[in-house]
Amino acid sequence: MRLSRYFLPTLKETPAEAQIASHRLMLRAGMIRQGAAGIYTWLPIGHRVLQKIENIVREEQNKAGAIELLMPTIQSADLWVESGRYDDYGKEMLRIEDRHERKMLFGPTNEEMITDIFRREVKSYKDLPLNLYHIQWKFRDEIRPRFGVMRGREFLMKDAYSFDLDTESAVRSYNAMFVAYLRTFARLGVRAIPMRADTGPIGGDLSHEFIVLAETGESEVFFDKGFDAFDPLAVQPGTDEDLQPTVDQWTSLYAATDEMHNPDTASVSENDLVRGRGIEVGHIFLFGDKYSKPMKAEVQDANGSSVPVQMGSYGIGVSRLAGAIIEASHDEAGIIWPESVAPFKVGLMNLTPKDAECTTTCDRLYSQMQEAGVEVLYDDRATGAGAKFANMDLIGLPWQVALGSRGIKNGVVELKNRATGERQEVAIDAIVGKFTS
RNA sequence: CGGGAAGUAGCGCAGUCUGGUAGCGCAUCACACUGGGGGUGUGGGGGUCGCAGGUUCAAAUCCUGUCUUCCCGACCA
Repeated sequence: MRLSRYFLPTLKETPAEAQIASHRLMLRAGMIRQGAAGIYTWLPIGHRVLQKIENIVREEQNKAGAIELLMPTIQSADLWVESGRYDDYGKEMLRIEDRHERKMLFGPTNEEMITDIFRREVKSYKDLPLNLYHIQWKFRDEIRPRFGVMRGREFLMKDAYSFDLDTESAVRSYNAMFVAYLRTFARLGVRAIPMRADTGPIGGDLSHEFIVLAETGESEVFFDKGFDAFDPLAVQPGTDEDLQPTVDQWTSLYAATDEMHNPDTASVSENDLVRGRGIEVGHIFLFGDKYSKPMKAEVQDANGSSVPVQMGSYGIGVSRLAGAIIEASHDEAGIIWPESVAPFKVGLMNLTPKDAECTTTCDRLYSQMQEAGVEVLYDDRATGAGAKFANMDLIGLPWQVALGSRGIKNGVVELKNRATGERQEVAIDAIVGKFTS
């Protein structure tokens, strides 16, 4: 993409409403603009990041055996009356009426709707286990939206729902998601620790929050430093194999959020206890028949008798992750994107656009990168070099390639790693190969 | 929902106390210079001061109401 033809409105100064790093940087880097409190437009570069996160989430869900569908944002109130949550949910639910004065709502979550879909179509235990998910916008009318996309009212969420015949099978479904989450967050370039969580209004027995560690996190967390030795990328996905040992390993060490932490009963020595701050980016629940029973989501078992299915739900805050990743990875100059979610892999800068040879060479490198399938943002604007460097640091692409008259003379470009700040000179003819091998 | 702060040009702000023709920086436009870390100069454009009432000869400024946004707390798959 040529920057001169792109839509990347960056800001030198921080808008007054933004207080925390990720919010400031997302506004300054031209990723988002606010529509109303907690409601945002995703500008092109932000949208690219969102899609990258979404795709990684999707790949790992698919690998874990979950099946994607897409439910609507607007739901009828009827199902919620049936589950009893229409009254329970309170003002956080955005309630609306259609032209026939039918009660509708903008979905804050989808347990009711997925349960309804399930009960209509699935009648036999032979169709289980089943895990259905979608990635869809939610709306929760938070009392106090804040921190940009980290606590928005409208937000993008992946929510999966598992259906099993019995508890034993449901635990396997839970474990598959547990492992998928470990892998997902690792691939997104963040460190997430599963912590036993309060099941809250969802109810049920088993629940874990996945917390990304970041100094600016919303909640205080406590965990065993033994987690340092764990490698989530070594965890293999799968639905058939027994994932219990992996889950056991990851749940064997102490980890708790503020509200669950009790220093007196914590199963960790003071020496091994790490205190930090974190951002909740995922939450998984096993809640049994909480919805299937009142909503009569039943299947016939091998004996021919109807039993309510055992359910679980599994959420990942996709849009929140965009903010969480920045909180965990930035410096004074701007964002530092992990390569897996960066809007572009390479930022190519023509430092001396008036120099015909330099411009010809930059154009050629740009074409070559495009042909090689390298995602490149080419700063071909007629601005000064300083502005280009500052802008590139701000938007945080993993690799910067700078070429000016000086480089032309010596036959080299400057390659900079945004994360480490490390710079090296690379022969002009060799630079494209650096990104394709 | 309790407490606090703020709405003046796209962004950051001054002006409000003490009423009298709406300002600065950045951005933007034109031209020239410059070209390896947000460069320099000259000249432009852009605001019914959140909105609605009121007081006054006169309101960004004083009064009343209202909307919006942000912060702290409570809340929070």
